[in-house]
Amino acid sequence: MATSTVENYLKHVLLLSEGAEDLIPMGALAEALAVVPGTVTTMVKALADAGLVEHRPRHGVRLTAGGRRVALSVLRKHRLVETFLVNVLKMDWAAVHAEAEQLEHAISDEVLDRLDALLGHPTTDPHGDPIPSRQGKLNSQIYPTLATCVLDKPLRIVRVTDQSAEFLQFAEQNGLQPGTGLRVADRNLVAGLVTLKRAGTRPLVVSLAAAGRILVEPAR
Amino acid sequence: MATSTVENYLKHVLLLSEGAEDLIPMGALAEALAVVPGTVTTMVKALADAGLVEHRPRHGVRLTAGGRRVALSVLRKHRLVETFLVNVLKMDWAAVHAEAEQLEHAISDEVLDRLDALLGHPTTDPHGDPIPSRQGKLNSQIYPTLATCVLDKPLRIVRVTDQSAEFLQFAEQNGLQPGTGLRVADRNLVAGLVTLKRAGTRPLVVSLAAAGRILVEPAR
DNA sequence: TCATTTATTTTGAGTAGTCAAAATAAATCC
DNA sequence: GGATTTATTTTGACTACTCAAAATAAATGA
Repeated sequence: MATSTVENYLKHVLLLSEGAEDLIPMGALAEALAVVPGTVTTMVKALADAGLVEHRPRHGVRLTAGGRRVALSVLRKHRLVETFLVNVLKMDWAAVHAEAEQLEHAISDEVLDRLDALLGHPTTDPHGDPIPSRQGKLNSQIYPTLATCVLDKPLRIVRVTDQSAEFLQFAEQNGLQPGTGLRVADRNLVAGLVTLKRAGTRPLVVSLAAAGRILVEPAR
Repeated sequence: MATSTVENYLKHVLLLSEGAEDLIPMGALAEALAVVPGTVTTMVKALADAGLVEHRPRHGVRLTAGGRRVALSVLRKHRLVETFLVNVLKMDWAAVHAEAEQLEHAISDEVLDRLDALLGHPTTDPHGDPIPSRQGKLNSQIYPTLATCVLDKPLRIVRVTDQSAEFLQFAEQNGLQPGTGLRVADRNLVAGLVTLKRAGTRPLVVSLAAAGRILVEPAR
């Protein structure tokens, strides 16, 4: 069995390769794991020996098929646990990420399957992040964000791609959660500001950076 | 925060001091934790330095008030998790001990409180083991066992004090679970056998050792 | 192209936990 | 009361991480 350190390394390589290049720079991984770069070099060499990643020295890491299998399983646990904590235990969606970070390494496949059934086999977690299937299939559809989408068309939020409690609290307070309908009334690239309009509320101005973390699809 | 190794040491000291002497021999602790005695000596000295146990060299260990607090919290997590796994996820009571061994170290107090509420603040787990209260109170009532109780009186099983999956499976198959009504029809100390009688079933013969792990109270 | 900046790797050392096996102390047994 | 058994402790070594800081390689820039 992989230790929880190993599981974390693999999970973060997977998360970093979402959308982006498939060769992850060591520094990016070090930052994501909150360890110094030298530690990542050492660990990645060990993971490569174990056949879980491919290491291109001075360039970066990439998951092998085996490593990806492990990473997807951890991610599935993380996201199903988050869903359980919000849907069943009614916890705040801003708090569940930290909880799931621990539980994802302690939960067995048996428990996970039952949790999955209890929750009705959800396909996304409370933040809209896709839950990998039992077979390791991950829906990685590309959505526009509030920073890139069309103006003045009705939209629906599908995903909030920021795990920090502060951002999620901010989003919740302003009704910016998956399912919410809204439109982008204005976007000022120079000022770096986006103006959002939700039916029945006053316009909300957020930074371009924040808007870029909220994924949407055309409503209706 | 205590590591999960530390939590395990403290939990097992607590479990071993249930009923028995309060000074736990190092060998007994080593056996319970499945490590060699030398390891326990080393670890116990570290725990003593941290103020979690009192170490009487060449005699044994005992929990300090602080150590007992931690141990009770871990035990509460373990038993509430077991209850959740059986009552909500409908898992087999023989399988949940191993699962809870992992989860007890990963679950936060916040999640635990919500789980406790969801389960209706149970006072015992599916094996009848008492669940320590949030305040750290542990019901340690003494019950007779099927090896020591009166003969031919109606009894009710209150607790099965064996965590091994094999024993629990055996008990389940023979209806020997908390709540079951039965009586001891015969007890042969020489042969080491106890004959049990449950309404509507044929008599069941079990060893004295097995009988000693099943706690009962007078029925009605 | 040569110097500088930036990313990565190496080296040496530390922490938490473990085991095997030798040393020691305590208990038990003639 | 000395010899033996049994429990515990000590010693030295190993694994799986981790960091700080020096060394190296690659990229950038004048």
